Amino acid sequence: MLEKNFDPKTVEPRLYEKWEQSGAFKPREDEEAEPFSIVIPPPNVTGSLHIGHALNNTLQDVLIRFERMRGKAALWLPGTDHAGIATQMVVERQLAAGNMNRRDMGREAFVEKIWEWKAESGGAIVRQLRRLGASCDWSRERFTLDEGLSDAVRKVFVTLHKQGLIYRDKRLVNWDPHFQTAISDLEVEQKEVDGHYWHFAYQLADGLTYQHPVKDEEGNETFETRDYIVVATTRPETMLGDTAVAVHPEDERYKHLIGKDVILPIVGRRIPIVGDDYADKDKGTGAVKITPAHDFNDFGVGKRHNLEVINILTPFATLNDEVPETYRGKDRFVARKEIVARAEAEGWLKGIEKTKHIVPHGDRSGVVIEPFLTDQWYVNAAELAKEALAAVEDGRTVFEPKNWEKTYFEWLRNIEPWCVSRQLWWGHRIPAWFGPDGHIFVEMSEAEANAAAIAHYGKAVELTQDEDVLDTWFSSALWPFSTMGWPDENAPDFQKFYPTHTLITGFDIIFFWVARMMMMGLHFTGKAPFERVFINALVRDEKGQKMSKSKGNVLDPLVLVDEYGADPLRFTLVAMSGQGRDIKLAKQRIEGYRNFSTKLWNAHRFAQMNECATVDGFDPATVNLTLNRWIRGETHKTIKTVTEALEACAFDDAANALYKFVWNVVCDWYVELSKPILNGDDAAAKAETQAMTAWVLDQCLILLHPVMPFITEELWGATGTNRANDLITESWPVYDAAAIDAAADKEINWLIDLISEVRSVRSEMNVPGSAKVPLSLTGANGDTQNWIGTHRDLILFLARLSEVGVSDNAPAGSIPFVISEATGQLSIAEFIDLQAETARLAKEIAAFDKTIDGTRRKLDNPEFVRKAPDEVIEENRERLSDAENGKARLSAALERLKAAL
RNA sequence: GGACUCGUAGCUCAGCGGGAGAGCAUUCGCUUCACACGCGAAGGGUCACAGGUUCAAUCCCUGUCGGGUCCA
Repeated sequence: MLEKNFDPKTVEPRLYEKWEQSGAFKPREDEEAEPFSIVIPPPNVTGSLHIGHALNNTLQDVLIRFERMRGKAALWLPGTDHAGIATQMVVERQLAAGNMNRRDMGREAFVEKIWEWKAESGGAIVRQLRRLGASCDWSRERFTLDEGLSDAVRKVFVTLHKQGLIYRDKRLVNWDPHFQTAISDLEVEQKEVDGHYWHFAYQLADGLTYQHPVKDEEGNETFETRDYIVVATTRPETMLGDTAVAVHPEDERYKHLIGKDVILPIVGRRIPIVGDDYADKDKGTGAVKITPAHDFNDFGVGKRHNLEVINILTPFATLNDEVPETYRGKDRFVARKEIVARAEAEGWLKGIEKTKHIVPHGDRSGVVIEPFLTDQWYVNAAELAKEALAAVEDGRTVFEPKNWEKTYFEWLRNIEPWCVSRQLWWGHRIPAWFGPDGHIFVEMSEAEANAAAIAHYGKAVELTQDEDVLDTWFSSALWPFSTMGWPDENAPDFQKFYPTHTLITGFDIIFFWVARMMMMGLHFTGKAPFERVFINALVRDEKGQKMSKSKGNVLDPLVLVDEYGADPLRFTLVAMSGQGRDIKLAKQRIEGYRNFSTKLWNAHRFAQMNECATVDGFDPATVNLTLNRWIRGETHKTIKTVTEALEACAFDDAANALYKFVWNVVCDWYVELSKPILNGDDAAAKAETQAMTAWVLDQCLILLHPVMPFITEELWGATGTNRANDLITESWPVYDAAAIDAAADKEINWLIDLISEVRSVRSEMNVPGSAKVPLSLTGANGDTQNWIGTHRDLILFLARLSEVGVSDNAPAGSIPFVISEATGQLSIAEFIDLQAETARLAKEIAAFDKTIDGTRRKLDNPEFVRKAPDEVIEENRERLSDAENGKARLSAALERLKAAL
């Protein structure tokens, strides 16, 4: 006998262990089975499971369980990425606690330390995924720094270099002064902050003066003589590296000054005034200082005008030796204050304007990013983007929902070179070696580099390997094929499971990851890495705010699993995963789905108590009872809906259809309607209904399993006798249109309507639940009369009636309600409250009137009758006639009632 | 500034050309033999606003207002 309640805490770990041991997570070996594969978006090895992971991985698990049950060789390949900066950060923090730092320690020892950390505490998230029920094939788990994946990284780097698609370049990069590394554009967060425009006067050289237009108090334009030009800047400290002042070539105020020079304050350098469109006439003073070494726009201006590029910063964002001695070694923000103070003291500070401006910050470090001139490795992303664009344009890969394609296209069409080198120690070391003269050898190994050097120099020379490592995303970009054994193109997994079928991920990494996998996958394998990219929603708190630790509104999925069980959390996430919308997650909602799983549990308890056991060889196609034919059809309708929804990644539709079916169809009606039969004397009917109940509940378990794997597996094991296999490997049912019996549908729907009407009248008339009252139907046709005969027991039981029959006239003291062509007459004389009854009838009649008005207006319109499709017209005619009929009957009753008052 | 997206019952959302829906919340009634994490019943909406297309618009088109996200 089933326990009173399902206990997730004991069941979940037991079943997970059982599944994993049984090999169910591995793709089936059957040669005939169609391969179906997905790869996990590898979580950061330092990460822990947050609610976004819970959603993303639940959806993947739903999909893979579904396809596994459909008989495919289903592979969900898991793993983690090495998360260069994040991991290095974690271990450096540990070192700092012990008063150590990586530089003292040396590269080798430090990397060793990280591996130790990884072995001990890395990959917690992978264990946490198990709590959710994720059915990944752990025997294939991968890590981006694994030997095989590292081999793939080297192969890709070397190949792209030989193809000219990776090159070394000296450009401005986004420099993170905290982590001491370059980062890519994508790792920069542009934040709007409050700041100032400081107006600085730069003295014109050679005693030059000019007339500058100013407005007087009345707003009239007058001129004053100036021997300086005023520039506005948000970053005063960079003035020490200025090599020009730019004005707009069409700016009447300044254009005559183009070609003249100014003397840079403090430094005393003579720098030119140049004319360039970049200067905005309406911003600040219209004149802008140019610091080519420390601003991306200024760098462009410098290129156009051949300006000197003076780097004034160290990698720590302190001032270097290019600046006057007093400022050397000072932090950029300290220098800023001092320079402003000095400008004020010396009288060349001409104003301070408050402004909001965009400042780049490192997404990991949170510090202000410095544009910094360095040598880095770049990928020619524009070239690789071509095929990645084409593959989505021509439908080799489709996005779901489709509108995300726009985001993808937009980024790829405007793509910049991708800076892939990082000045870190944790990651794939760049396979590039420098000869004594700086000649670069990019090879798979040191040995090959040495060989290449001998070929180049004609003798053996000392080579030094590039110190830098690659961007973590560089290795993630290879994930769909590097995890399958590539570069060995004969690797069995690569042969069988690449390309993958569906990628499920968040929109926030379309650029970071999806686009880059597309580029690399197409370039190196010639095939798009996935057929479909499903973009899942973002989980927010119940107020719609992004969850963050600082706001304290984080819902920890593991806490929720402890509290409610994995199944309700999964069901909630799936049911709320509607496309193109954020998920606002409230605990109340999870509670609701916990109640749902309890409902499912209790339905099985009911079945067990009534000896509804799966019958070997039972064929639902052979059932005779209307009730059983009806539920067979309802079950198949649900099979169809759920299957189609899961095929289309409409996960929420699948969940909602299951919820309705289990609760509102099976529990509310089928189980209730079956009770009189299960308790009745008709042995054949009873046996059929027992078998059918077991079959229906089995179908519920099968269909629910991808979403709620634990409780369904537990029930599967607890209720069946000698199940041939675990539910996880049970076959998915196939929809059969022939299983739907229209006549049975009509009959049972009538029955449900009748019972609902009686209940409604009873409730409105305050008939006590314990009172059994007689019902008779007037105006009943042959079908209705038959149905009353057939379902007599059910009607009496569920509507709590003492008697049901047909008659020609309404019995005295009865009150009417409409049920199809017939009128129900409920004899509740002792409970009748004439006022309440008058009100009830008036309300019913008003509802009919509303239908009649609307429908008649349509049918009276000749255009409608002429142009609308026949079935629509017919539908409206029926609706009108039903409403008019119903109204006539209730109106007559109301008249009689009024006469009696 | 550009792109995307959303305004439907108190809340969260589904529906997206032909009768306004669900869950939660609310109200009323129930120790009905699976389940009070339950059962039964009920109330609650000019489907943001203004135009247009159509026989017909919550649904399609245009604009306005308001929210959100991403990219500059």
